Order: sequence, then C-alpha cells, then structure tokens
Amino acid sequence: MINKEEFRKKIIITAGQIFSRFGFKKTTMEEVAKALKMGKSSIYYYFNSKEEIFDAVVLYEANILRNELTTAIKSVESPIGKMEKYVFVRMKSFEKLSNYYNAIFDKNLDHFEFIEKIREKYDREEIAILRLILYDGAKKKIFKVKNSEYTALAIQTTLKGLEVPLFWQKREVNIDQRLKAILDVLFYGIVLK
Amino acid sequence: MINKEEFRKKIIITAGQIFSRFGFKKTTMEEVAKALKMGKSSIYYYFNSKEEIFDAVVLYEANILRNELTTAIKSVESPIGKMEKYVFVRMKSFEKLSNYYNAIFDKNLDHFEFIEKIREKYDREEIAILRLILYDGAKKKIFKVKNSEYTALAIQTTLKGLEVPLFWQKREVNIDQRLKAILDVLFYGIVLK
DNA sequence: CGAATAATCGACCAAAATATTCGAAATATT
DNA sequence: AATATTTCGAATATTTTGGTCGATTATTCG
Repeated sequence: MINKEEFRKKIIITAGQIFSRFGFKKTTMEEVAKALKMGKSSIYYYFNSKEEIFDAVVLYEANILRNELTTAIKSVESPIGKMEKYVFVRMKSFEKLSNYYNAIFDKNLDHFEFIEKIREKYDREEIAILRLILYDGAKKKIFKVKNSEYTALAIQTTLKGLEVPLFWQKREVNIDQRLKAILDVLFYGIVLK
Repeated sequence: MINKEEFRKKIIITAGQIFSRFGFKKTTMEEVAKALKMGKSSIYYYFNSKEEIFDAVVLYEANILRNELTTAIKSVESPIGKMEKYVFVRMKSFEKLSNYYNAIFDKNLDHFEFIEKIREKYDREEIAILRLILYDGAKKKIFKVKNSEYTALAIQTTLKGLEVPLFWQKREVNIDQRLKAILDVLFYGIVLK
C-alpha cells in the first residue's frame, strides 16, 4: 500500500460495506479484518477502536451524501423538481445510512444518538440548501414562501420526523410511493396558485 | 394461540425472516423472542435449541422451494421454457437460502455442512424433476438426450457447482444475466438442430 | 550492509454477549 | 380448586469479541 492515509480509507470503505449490511453491533472486527485480508490486530495500527472506524465511516458516507445531494439538485431546473430530487435522494441515502445502525429490532435506545452523530455536522448545510431551493422557487413565482429561513426549517423538521416512521417501522412498504404522497401534500400547500 | 404446533410454525416463520437477513450466527434468540413479543426463555418451551429452530426453518423453506419449483415448471409448456424456469427459480431460491448462513465472509468451513443439510433430502427429487423435463423435451424432439438419467445428473452437478461461484463470490454482479448466459450455453449444446 | 522504522501478526485476556436452564408465577383447562 | 400448560425473569455456563502486547517480518535510509 502507498501510505497510511490511503490504507485508512480502504479500511473505511470495506468496513462501511459490512456495517451497512449488518449494522454496528453485528459487525465484528474479525470480519472486517478478513475482508481486508489482514490480521485483526493490524487494524488497530490504523484505528484505535471499532467505534473510531464507525465514526470515520459515517463521516465518509455523509460526505458522499452531501455530494449526491448537490449534484442531484443541479440536475434539474424547476424548483419543484429540485425539491423532489432533494427529498428523494436525502431519504434514500438516509435509508442506507440508517442501516449502519442495527437498531431495527432493538427499538429501545441509541437511534437518536446515532442520528445526531451524522446530523450535527450537516444540519446547517441542509437548511442552507433547502433555503436556496425555496428562495429560488419563490423568486420564480412557483413557491409561496414568506420566510425561506423558517420554511426551510419547517421542512427540515418534517423530514427529520419522517425518518423514524419511514425507516424504523414497516420496512416492506414502498418508500418511494409514500414519499411521493408526502411530497404531493407539501407542494399542494406550497405551490403558487 | 391455538395449539403448540401452530405456535411452533409461527416461531419458524419469524425466526426464518431474521435468519435470512442476518444468518445463523448473527441472529440472537433475544431478537427472535422480541420479534415474537415473548420472553427469550419461552421459546425453549417449543424448541430445544437455536440450532433446532434453524433446522426447522431450513426444512420449512426447502418445502416452499419444492412447491415453487413444481408450480414454476407447470406454468410453461415448452421444455426449454420449463428448464429455464426451473434453473432460475432454483437459483433464485438458493440465493435466499444461502443467506441463512452468514458464511459470506467466513469462507473457511461449514458452508457445505449447511448446504448438505438441505440437499440430502432433495437431491433425488431434483434429479427426478430434471429427468422429467429432459425426457419430455426429448420426446418432443426439442432436446437431444441419450440418457435422461445421466444428463439430469450432469445438469444437477453443474447447478451445484454454480452455486459457489454464483453466490459466495462477487455479489454485485447481475446473477440473472450470468444465469441466462449459462443457460444459453446449455441449450446450445442440448437443443436439437 | 545494518540499524532504525513501519507494518503485520498470533496468542492472549477481560469483558461483554449469548444460549440455555430452572423454578416459580401466571394462565388455561379440567 | 386441582391440574396441566405456558410464560417469564433471574441465574448460569459458554462463546464471542474488542482490544493489548511482544515478537516478527518488511521497509526505509544512512
């Protein structure tokens, strides 16, 4: 391998794949090591603990999500399209992210600790993006928004609230469809005329 | 609940869902119990061990597979169609079955012990079905088969051999496509004219 | 070369997780 | 109300697993 930092990244990616499949608790260092074709103890040369790897993975994935989001909203022109894309990509990615924590059956605690971990860093960013979409939409007379800041915050709160019932409840239900329905409601209340 | 046997079935189904997601080792009795909304120790009133549940699940799923297979080949007329359907359904189901064992990263042992467990019971049956398809195809002058018994055995051996590279290796590759390709080769060598 | 440095590893351990047992408490059945 | 069935929490026995450590092997560099 080239250098230490490069190899850390490799660990992050490999561990990320396993985390996303089995969650934090069910993923063992042994597995990660085997997937990397190296001894378990060698990993500790790059990271101090399992949790440290997990944190790095979350950070890494969150950055990817950020990119996906920004390119997603650039890919469409209309404010409605932008908002739709944004919500979809966000929710889809969050679904994946949420998998990292195997709280699916363990409906007691921790969920929020985990969510907050990702969120802390990106809450402000998310509001900024939403605000931009809203502001742009209002300027183009497509949205009716009095105060883009507050509306952005409101939408973000809604999206946050949606995460729990959307991913931590019945997983069989078609999420796409449900999101679409929710978006319809949102627009019906937001779109001009 | 109605009776003991009924409840055993409920346990089998619920446990099966969790096994299929996380494999034998990663599935805990605690999880199964929680999913059943009952105390962990209560499960031992119905089954003597985790492994006993697993065995029951495998048996149960194998029976479902058997049904799927027989109805699948009934749903088409042509021998080629039958054979195609059969191979697809078989491989698809096996993919699911294979998930029960989380040997995906643990590439050392046990795989075959597990596979054999299902197989023992259904090897003969599989050959019988394949033989019927082949025999019928030969009679209709679609297949060229000298000895349906041996050809059936050969195909079965091939399918067995396929399982390992198909599911225990790169999981990203499109299995449908690969199967299709393999079937093409099979037919090209088997179909008359 | 050879010594310093970086990286890997297997054996080991303590702590945590987990399967299983057991007796007692509920609950249903007679 | 006596008996049989079912559930459960706490306790136990066993396994798993995150993490450590010293030794060993590769790599760098003078």
